[in-house]
Amino acid sequence: MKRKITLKQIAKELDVSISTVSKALRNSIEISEDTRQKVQAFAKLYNYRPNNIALSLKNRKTKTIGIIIPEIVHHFFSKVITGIELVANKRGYNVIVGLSNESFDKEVINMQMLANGSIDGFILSIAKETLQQQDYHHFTETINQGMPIVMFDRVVNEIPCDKVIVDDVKGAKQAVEKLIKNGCKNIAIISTKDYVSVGKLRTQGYLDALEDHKITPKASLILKIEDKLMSDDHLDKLEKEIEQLFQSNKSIDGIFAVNELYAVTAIKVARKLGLEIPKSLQVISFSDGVLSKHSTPSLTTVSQHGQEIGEEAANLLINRLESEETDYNDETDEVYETVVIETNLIERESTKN
Amino acid sequence: MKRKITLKQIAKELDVSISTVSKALRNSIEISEDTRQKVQAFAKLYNYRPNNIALSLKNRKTKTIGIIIPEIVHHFFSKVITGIELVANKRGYNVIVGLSNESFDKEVINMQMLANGSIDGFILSIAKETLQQQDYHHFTETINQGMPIVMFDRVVNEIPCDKVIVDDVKGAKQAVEKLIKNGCKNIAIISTKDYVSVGKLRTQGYLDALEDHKITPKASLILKIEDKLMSDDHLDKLEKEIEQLFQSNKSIDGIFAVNELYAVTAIKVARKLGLEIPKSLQVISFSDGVLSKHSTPSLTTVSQHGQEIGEEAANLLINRLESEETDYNDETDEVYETVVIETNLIERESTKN
DNA sequence: TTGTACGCGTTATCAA
DNA sequence: TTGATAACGCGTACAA
Repeated sequence: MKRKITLKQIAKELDVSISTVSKALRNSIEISEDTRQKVQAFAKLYNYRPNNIALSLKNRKTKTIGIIIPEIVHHFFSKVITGIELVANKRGYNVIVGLSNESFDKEVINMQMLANGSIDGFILSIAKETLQQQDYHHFTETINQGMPIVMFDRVVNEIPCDKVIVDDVKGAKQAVEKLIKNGCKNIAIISTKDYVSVGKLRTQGYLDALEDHKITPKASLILKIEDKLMSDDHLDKLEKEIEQLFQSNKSIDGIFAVNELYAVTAIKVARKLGLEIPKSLQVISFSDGVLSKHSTPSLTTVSQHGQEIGEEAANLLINRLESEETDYNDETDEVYETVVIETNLIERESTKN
Repeated sequence: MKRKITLKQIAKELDVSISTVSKALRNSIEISEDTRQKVQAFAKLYNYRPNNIALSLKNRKTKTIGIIIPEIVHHFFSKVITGIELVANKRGYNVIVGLSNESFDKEVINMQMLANGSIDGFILSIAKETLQQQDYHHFTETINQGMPIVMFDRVVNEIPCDKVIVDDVKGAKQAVEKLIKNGCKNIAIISTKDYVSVGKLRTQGYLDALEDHKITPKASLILKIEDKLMSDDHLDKLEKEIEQLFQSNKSIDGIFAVNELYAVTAIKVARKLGLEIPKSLQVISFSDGVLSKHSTPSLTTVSQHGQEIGEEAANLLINRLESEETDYNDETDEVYETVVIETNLIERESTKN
């Protein structure tokens, strides 16, 4: 078991200086053709590769992006990671992942671990608990230390950083309009509590659509779920709440759900109650996942384009990292971008065509 | 925008030496109470944190684990990551993720990038293309360089490393036995081509179960899918192949699928053909995903325990990393472990109780 | 054409 | 009690 070989060892072996080896390997014209060949052959033989850590220390950059997300077992987030990884690798960066598990503390700890030199910048989506507590000091701190952040999906406006979001309001509005156009008269929304920014925005879109069509929203048609991490217990509760919604609003003929799980659960409950889909109940959900596509009936969805979001976020971050290199003017008011990814409606079986 | 503060800067500011600062911060008794306090106060004020990269360089270990998986948009793999991350963090490690996208080249490149000092060891599941080509030199090379690997799920025996697998043969056998016990007379299997190790093993389990019950396997009941990455095209093809299976074997009353997608697709096709589930067709699938749980009917599955696999893999790797520290006896024949995670059958609606 | 010296941020050892 | 120095691995400006 031989350890990885270093410049020093090559130098010793070939009885030249370290810098000669270094230069030879980088094809410097300072070095004679002869020694260059000798060194390169030897290096190839021993499969020499420069040590990343040493380079990071020297260059004061790691070429690594830190990702902090609430959970990874979630199609949206894993698609985002796919997107990030794709452009990161293409542009010579690695990706290191931390999971907050929706917890404020874990988010803070994870960020601290990574911020101490392990990475050049963050791409993150905020934990629910953090959104609830509205304590964002860890974001401002890392930004103040010169480490850029790009937020996606769950963002807060007061933090000065680049952001990538989908137009939740618009996407929701379009979905609800589709339901209205399809003849739904009593459209319910299954959303999350308002502290989850996307839940709030999608609810807003729902209300906007109703208003545009002169439909008075009814409080009883608006269900806001306390969206903890999904346990089986919680799932039971979800079903009960949805059943309650149907029971007390017998005339519901349209459901707009802010995520896939709510939608399939609603369909399950609706069927149990004897509703046919899409004949007597039409359903649209925000989503990017597999459930929509493969469950029966398949779900009409507002696509969130997770991978695209990831790609965009990675490009924003890397652009900023690489512009910093040349731009030493720290005192300019930095201008941050918010990129809005367009959603679009993917029609499947849960709505009438 | 202040950069992260370093020992050197603190030293200069307080007009002491770097080593004094270092010691003071680590509460060395060598340093007077007085200066210790002074230094610590200053450090806290400026939120000093030791630079990870410098520590990595010095300690010759990074306290990070490299994960290489074929894709992340896949519940099994993301559960595994969750498990790895869980114990890694608990034991003071970070996790860096590379995606092979089922490609041999990307697998090799990703491993090279990370093996150059960025990580202490790998946890990985082999890309399909690699399995097909049977070219494993990149694994042996990294192992020879003293970097331990733990493989999970898709493993190859010839590589000397720790492994975590589920007992695919046994899990499959149990599933098929359940179908037999439930009265199925004509059980088909939907599997992958044999170069995917798990596909092969699960097919073996299927055959074992039949044999144990004196049922002669029929070639026409064994469908082996060319399992490329899932595109929409591919999905169409999958449906056609499955439809073909049903058409040429009208008496099929049981399906064992090696993954969730095959199972739900089979159900979809079966329904189109007028079969009722579970009355005239019972289905069991290997899986750890959401489709099983939330589709209608929900699927009876052989649970793979992805998170547990991840936890086990992380523990194996970290144990090895930390035993290496004390154990300088490189010449002992190293003994590698293969941990088998027990599967279990989760009964849902796609089988008779 | 080659080698020396320095610095990236830390810690450990040894000297003062 | 404090400080100087070396080392981790690399690249580069400068000296030989």
